[in-house]
Amino acid sequence: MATIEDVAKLAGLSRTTVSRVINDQPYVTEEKKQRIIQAMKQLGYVPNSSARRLRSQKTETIAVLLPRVTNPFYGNLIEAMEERASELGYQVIVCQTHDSKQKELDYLQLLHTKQVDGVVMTSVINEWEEIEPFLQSGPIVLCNEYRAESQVSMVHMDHRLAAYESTMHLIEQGCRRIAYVSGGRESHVSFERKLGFTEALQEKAITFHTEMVIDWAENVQDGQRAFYDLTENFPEVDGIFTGSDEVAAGIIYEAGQSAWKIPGDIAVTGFDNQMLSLLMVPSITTISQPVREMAEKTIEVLYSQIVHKKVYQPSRYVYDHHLLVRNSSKRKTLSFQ
Amino acid sequence: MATIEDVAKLAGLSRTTVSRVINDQPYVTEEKKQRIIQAMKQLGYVPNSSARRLRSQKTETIAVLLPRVTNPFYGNLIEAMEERASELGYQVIVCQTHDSKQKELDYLQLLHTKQVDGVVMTSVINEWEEIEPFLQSGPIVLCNEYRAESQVSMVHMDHRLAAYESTMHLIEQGCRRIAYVSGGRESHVSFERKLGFTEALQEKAITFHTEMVIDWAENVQDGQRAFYDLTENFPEVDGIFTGSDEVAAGIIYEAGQSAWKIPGDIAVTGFDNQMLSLLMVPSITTISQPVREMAEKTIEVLYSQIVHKKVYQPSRYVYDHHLLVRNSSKRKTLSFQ
DNA sequence: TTGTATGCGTTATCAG
DNA sequence: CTGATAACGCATACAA
Repeated sequence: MATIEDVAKLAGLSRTTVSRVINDQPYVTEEKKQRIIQAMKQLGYVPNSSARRLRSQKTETIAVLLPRVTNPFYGNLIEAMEERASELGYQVIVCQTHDSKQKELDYLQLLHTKQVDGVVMTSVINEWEEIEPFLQSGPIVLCNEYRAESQVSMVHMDHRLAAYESTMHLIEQGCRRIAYVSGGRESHVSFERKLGFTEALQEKAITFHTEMVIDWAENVQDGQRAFYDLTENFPEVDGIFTGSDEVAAGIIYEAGQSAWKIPGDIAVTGFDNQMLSLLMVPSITTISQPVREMAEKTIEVLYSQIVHKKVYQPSRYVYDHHLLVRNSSKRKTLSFQ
Repeated sequence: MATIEDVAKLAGLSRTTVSRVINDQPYVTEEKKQRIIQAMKQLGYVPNSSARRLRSQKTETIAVLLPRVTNPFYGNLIEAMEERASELGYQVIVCQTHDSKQKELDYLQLLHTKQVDGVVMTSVINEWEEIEPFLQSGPIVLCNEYRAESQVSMVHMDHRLAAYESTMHLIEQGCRRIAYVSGGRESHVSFERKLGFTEALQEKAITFHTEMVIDWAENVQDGQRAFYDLTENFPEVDGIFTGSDEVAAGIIYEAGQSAWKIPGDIAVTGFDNQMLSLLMVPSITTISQPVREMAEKTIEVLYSQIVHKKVYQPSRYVYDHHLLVRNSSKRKTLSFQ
């Protein structure tokens, strides 16, 4: 493997001059420049990136923490992030936490050991006190997830309002005994969503059936299980708010195998507007998030924090959502209220 | 940021000794060891990974090249790869090529510039002659994709046979005018599949309608377009072989919006056994691939090639598939043959 | 416009 | 068992 030294020798010049043309800096004659370029070609020279990293204290790499890539929401997020990062000349390391506190901390170590210049967290498992110290090693930006108390930049949408609108829609469709089915860990996001859910119920003076809350449903299989749990234990259920299109799809699939009609007997809403929500029969009422915009903004914010180290000005961007009403919830409103 | 030097000073010892305890090498008194550990803690010392890389010529990082993360097949692949790599102490860089030759080459440069120790390619866009030179910079392993002529390790399944079985199944269901709808670029994989498709037709003396070949369909939207192209131009079509569950889902979705019945009028098969194929109505007949096993084997092969640099023995692993017959193709066999 | 010298933080070699 | 010293490959102050 040729080094800068080899190139310099072959061109009959010094390492410095070679370095100058590599980083195209000024002050180098066109003639010598060509001589060096020629030599580089001849030797198949490529700058060694480990050496550059050590010397320049930059890695041009960022880590993106997420639960798992195959969760379509996070998949979409990292897809867009990688594209934007690539445009800015950055590499992206995938860090799947699988909702493990330990793995989350392990991956944050990448920041500490200078393997990455910055970190994006799309979910937060540990208490914030565990995370905060890592901010001294480099910038962290929260995307999707948020923490009110923390001094970091955040990019997300208003999950409380989204859940509120979705729930209100179920109520308007005549639902009165609504189950709340959401995903794993207790994140700020799910906290906010449940807040919106209960606000809507309260506003319409509808009872919040705490027995009808399921907090372990994240994917299609969970949705299938949730359907049985709910219909067996609470046959009076007439509406289900879910935290993801996958869970909603699982419910709808199992309903299809049973005598329950959707939306007739039970109206269902999903979240995220995945392709799946459009393809299911019935199609799923859901909340669309501007995933790509949020992902790109996140990378841009992180990028600018990496570049302007000094100016540590945490910023916050809140994006709009849209309620997409589809067939899984659309039914004749009972003449009730 | 504390360095090894700081730790040495604080402990009143030399860098060498500190280095020894970091890499727990023998020959260091328990007492001094403790003294050093104490000092490291006190300073919050963490070894600088850039320096280690430069010194050891290892990055403990691999690059995984794929078209896009949100294609569920590749998403599943990289999910499993990241997990296995993580177990082996390796980081994974996501490299989305978007089927661009240039991006593929750009990402391969990571190997050349020593930013990664090895590369996994799950698709190959460029001619093999373009790729081959990179083998001199480090190991490359092909997963899913394969190249008969090349001297690299490969992990994949028999796409020819899978397509053959799938097509044969359509024929057994009474299909006689079968369309072939597959994805973008001309890969070896798609070549093999088409081979299996034509073999099945030939064996049953059924005409291969080359007009009924679509080669640009990769996702749900494409499937939707393909449905219209096909049914408008060839209303006699009675079977469709597709290269992915997404495309099949798009077709089924559009059929649902029209007067066409699936599988009654047209039988459809997908590929990959995504969750989607089970959830669609009708559920999609498809080919299941042992994605996780292939992904893990790929990482293990790459790992061993990284570790045992010298022994460059390209290996090849072929995995089994399964035809899963579901409703999208199941129909009363016409009393025909 | 070009070159010299130095250091980024580690680890390996070799001498003590 | 321990430590001084030399790389690893590059970029940058400083000198010329």
